[in-house]
Amino acid sequence: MAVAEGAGSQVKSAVRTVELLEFFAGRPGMHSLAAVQESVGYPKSSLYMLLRTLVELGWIETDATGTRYGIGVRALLVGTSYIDGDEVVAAARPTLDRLSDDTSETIHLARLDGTSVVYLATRQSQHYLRPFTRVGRRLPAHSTSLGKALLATYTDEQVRKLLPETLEPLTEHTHTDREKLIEELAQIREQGFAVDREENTLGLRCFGIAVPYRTPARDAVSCSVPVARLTPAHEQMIKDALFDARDRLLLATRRL
Amino acid sequence: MAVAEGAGSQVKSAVRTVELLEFFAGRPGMHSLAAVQESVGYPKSSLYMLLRTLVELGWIETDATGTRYGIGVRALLVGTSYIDGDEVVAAARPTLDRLSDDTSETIHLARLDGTSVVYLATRQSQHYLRPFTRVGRRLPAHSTSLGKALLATYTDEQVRKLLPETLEPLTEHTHTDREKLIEELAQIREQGFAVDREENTLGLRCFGIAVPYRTPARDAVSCSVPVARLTPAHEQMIKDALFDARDRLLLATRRL
DNA sequence: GGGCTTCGTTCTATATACTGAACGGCGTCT
DNA sequence: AGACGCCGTTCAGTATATAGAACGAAGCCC
Repeated sequence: MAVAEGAGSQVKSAVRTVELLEFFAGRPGMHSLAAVQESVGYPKSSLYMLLRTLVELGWIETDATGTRYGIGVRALLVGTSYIDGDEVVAAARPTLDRLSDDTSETIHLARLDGTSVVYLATRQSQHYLRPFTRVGRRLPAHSTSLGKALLATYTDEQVRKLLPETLEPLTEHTHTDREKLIEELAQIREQGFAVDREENTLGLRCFGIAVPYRTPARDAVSCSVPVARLTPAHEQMIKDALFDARDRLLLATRRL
Repeated sequence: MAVAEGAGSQVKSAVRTVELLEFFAGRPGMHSLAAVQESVGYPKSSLYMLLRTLVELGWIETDATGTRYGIGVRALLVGTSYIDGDEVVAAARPTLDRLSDDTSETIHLARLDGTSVVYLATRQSQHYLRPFTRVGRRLPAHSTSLGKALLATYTDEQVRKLLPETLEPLTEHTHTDREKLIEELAQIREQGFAVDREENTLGLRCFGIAVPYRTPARDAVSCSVPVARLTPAHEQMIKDALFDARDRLLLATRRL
């Protein structure tokens, strides 16, 4: 899960601390010491001390017996603060509201982190049929319109370095070949936006556009529509609204 | 900020790691090494290694120069996973939706953590005039209806152990005397719900009720209303809806 | 019911992370 | 321009966290 960078001397306990937190985040629910040990591979005794420390600090919680561990409340505050402190998210707020009003569909603002995109802000569609989303959620870049729009601002060579040759499929429509994806990126650069045709979630088509306030781009906005509700006219309207939103966001972030 | 529990040997780097994360969470924006050092008090060189490690892992980010630090994207995922994995939050979803529909006001589900309450879920009022809220936000227990409803499920003696003698005022209406608060808690036990009369935010009155699926209670729901919109009839309707929501939540969480 | 496995916890030598001082680069003040 | 002060970075001795094994307590099988 976590990419261990091949860098020089790191503080071992710090690495383990965040790896542990990421482990618990990735597997909600309570886990025994042995189960955690199995997954992370640290010696039992070392793990034991670490867990005890984190429990005392409230970052990990135990059940009543004290032998099963899960993520703690303290972790919650830190995560959300990333959003609070981000100038781009703050500057994007009115644009996202506007985009949500214009399209009446679910809107996402996301950031590329490694090979994933992370949702930074969402505007939920008020329709009964709507995609499930949550700020902080991570999705593979190669299967989302957001990710593809962002990858298209990288050179082909950079993309080859970033992504593995074969990509993990999420639905039957996911493109799993990196070179095929790179061909698609060229097309995305031409038309200015990316489309996800049920590559990430069956029944959902997404339109994504990068916000190039820096190069390569870091953030993108998207609009997700259930295919059941999509008409050519609606699609055109969404694309227009996205281009408009992109321009507004560029303006709002030009000083960042 | 972080309450250093007086327990036995802890893993120093782990403690510092989460303390650092909490520092960055508490002060959004970028900070120089010296500024961080000033705040947390660790030796410069120790801090330097820790920061470098966390930057490599993506939990802390640097600006272009590499000398100013801020919270990183990686922290975001872990925080939100606490919500995702929580059975109470999951079970409460339909009840919160219903409460939001019934009252048309802002709804909160929160959990007591030390002397603070932490928002676990919110339903925003669709009115133009609405309180600012965010999941993960922490507020003092003594100044909120949520916190007071929860504290009322503790004994007076437990409350005395938990809270300091004088409480920090947030507005001119905040009760700052612990013994006065304890008197109010007795009244809350009688009537079954708590009220915050602009003690936390000027112009905002909140009604809170504990969900006693365990004793003492851990979670509470509240409804926040701008005083400008509050009439006796509206207030009665809100209280009824809260009692109803409490009963539903008890039912939904009886197996947890 | 006894022995066996499994799991959490404690113990102690050893590897290693921490610290305080020294270094070097940069901006600034006179 | 020169010197000072500030800040990030490196270095080496020492305090300390780590890891493997031993311990103790449940639960399980026969």
